[in-house]
Amino acid sequence: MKKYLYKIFTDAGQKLNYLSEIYLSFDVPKIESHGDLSCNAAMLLSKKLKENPRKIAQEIISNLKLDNRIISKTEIAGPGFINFFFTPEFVTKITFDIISKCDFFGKSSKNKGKKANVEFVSANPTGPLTVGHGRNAVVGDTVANLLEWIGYTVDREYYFNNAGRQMRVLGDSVKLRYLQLLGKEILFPDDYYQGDYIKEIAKKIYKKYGDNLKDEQPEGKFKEITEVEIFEDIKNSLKRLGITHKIFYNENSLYDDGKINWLLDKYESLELTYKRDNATWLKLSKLGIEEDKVIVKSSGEPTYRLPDIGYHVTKFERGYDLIVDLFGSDHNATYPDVLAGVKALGYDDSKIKVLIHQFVTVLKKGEVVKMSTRKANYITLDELVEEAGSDVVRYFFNMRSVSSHMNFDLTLAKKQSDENPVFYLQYAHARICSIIKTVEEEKLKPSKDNLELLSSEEEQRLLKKLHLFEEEVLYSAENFEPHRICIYLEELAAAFHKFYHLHRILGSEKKLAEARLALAVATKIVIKNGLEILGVSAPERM
RNA sequence: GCCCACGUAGCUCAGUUGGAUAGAGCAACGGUUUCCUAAACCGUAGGCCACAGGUUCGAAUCCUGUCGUGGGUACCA
Repeated sequence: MKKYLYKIFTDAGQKLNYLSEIYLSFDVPKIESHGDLSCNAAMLLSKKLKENPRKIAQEIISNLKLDNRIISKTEIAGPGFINFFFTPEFVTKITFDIISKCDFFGKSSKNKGKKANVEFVSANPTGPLTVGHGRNAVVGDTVANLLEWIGYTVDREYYFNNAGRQMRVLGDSVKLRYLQLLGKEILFPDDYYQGDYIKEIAKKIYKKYGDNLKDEQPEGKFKEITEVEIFEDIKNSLKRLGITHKIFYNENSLYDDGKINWLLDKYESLELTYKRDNATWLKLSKLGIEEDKVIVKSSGEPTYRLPDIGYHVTKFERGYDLIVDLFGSDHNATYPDVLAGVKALGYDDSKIKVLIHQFVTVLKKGEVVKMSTRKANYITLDELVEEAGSDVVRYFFNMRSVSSHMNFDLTLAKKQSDENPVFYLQYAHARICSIIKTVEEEKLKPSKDNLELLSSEEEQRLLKKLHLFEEEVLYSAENFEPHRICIYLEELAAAFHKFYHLHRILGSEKKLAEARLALAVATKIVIKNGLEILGVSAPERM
């Protein structure tokens, strides 16, 4: 529908030059009586042309060559909106389009041939994934899905670091638990990893090695085994949500292949570094950042900034057209340094899209659960998935905009009731499947021949909603906003239920029944496709 | 102190480059089933869009300030 109007306006633009001076857009009005699509061009132009917007609107309309088989009515309304009403016959053709595209309806080849990298989760293997990681994981995977739907080839990537102090403490935590198992009286420091999983790993090691490792350094076998164990857990947790990363990128490899030294040399030759207090500083103040920052500590060890920059350089070198990073808000101070550092090397930082999601507050029985990995006072992602199910977890994390703080009410998520919107969608899908089955027993087949019979209010509304899916996917993907798909689907399901409630398929005259059946099939396709983007299942019965 | 995000119905949240009368779900109250799934549908009620200024034809949306919430502000990541 929009496409048609764009074309008509472009044609009219040959006579009305001023149309090319504004950003032409068509919106679905909030109020149905305002038409199917509305254009505010006249109001945008009134300032430039110093003319009454309603007068301009009149001039625009009289220059549009509208096909009355497609547009039934135009009007000038309010301060100068131009409203367009489409003919019911044109609207019913939507069904045909959806059924013929089927699983592909909503997909576009707009970015065909382009490569995208979506980096998400990226938690270091120091413990099980928590609820907070869950939001990151689900949103990241869904953003990747969306990009695939608009044509990108997407690599899902996980960046981690298994060196450094954090991991040493981890290895040592396991060793202490191990020594405790051997019967030694050892004080376990407060700032060590307190979680039960540490004890579990220690137990496993004890089972396998007995007391043979009592003199082993914590950085050796203990760290090694612990890392493997925890990473297996993390991968399994993600798998339960249907998430698989293609690439696991280890920070260490940046040292091994000389990237870090290369970077340092590069910055030095660009005269962007200096020494102070025995540390190496990067002149970020020359790159649009407020203060300079340390990139190599006085101990000789780089800070996280240097490998982070090096890592992003590899993403450019690996030929990605779009680079998406998804972080929790606790990282919001770090990425500007990285972007500036990358840009200084001559890379196009506009290819990098940094998404910051806000924190998740977990409520249990109405009370806030405070979280700390170190203290092991947290709810794991596994617990969440186990209690609520993968579909609910994915839907909950997807249904809020990334920038909003969200409450995850565990007590509510566990309730498999109508307080859970995901069931509303799944129910609509199951209902349609059931209808199709029942109706087919009556020897009715969905037919595209008499679609013009779908002329009732509810049918027309449903059709228009279905039509918007393609646009909605494109918009969600380009703006990295998975939650829009949830909102869309809920509205679609509501439109379907209303249709279902008032109009029968079985018992209607054959031609009408077959047209309605086609409409139901089209709805089923769109719900299924939408849920697929979200990574939520579309059950055939409930 | 400074930086980032947020503040919309009782609760959880939408609100598309600034658009017409601010929306949904849940909770509350009332109604609908001899009929393809009632996990549904219909109706009622619920608002100073945190507050105060500014920008303009027009602001929940943009700018400034105040208050509140979360996060950050290391030679931790």
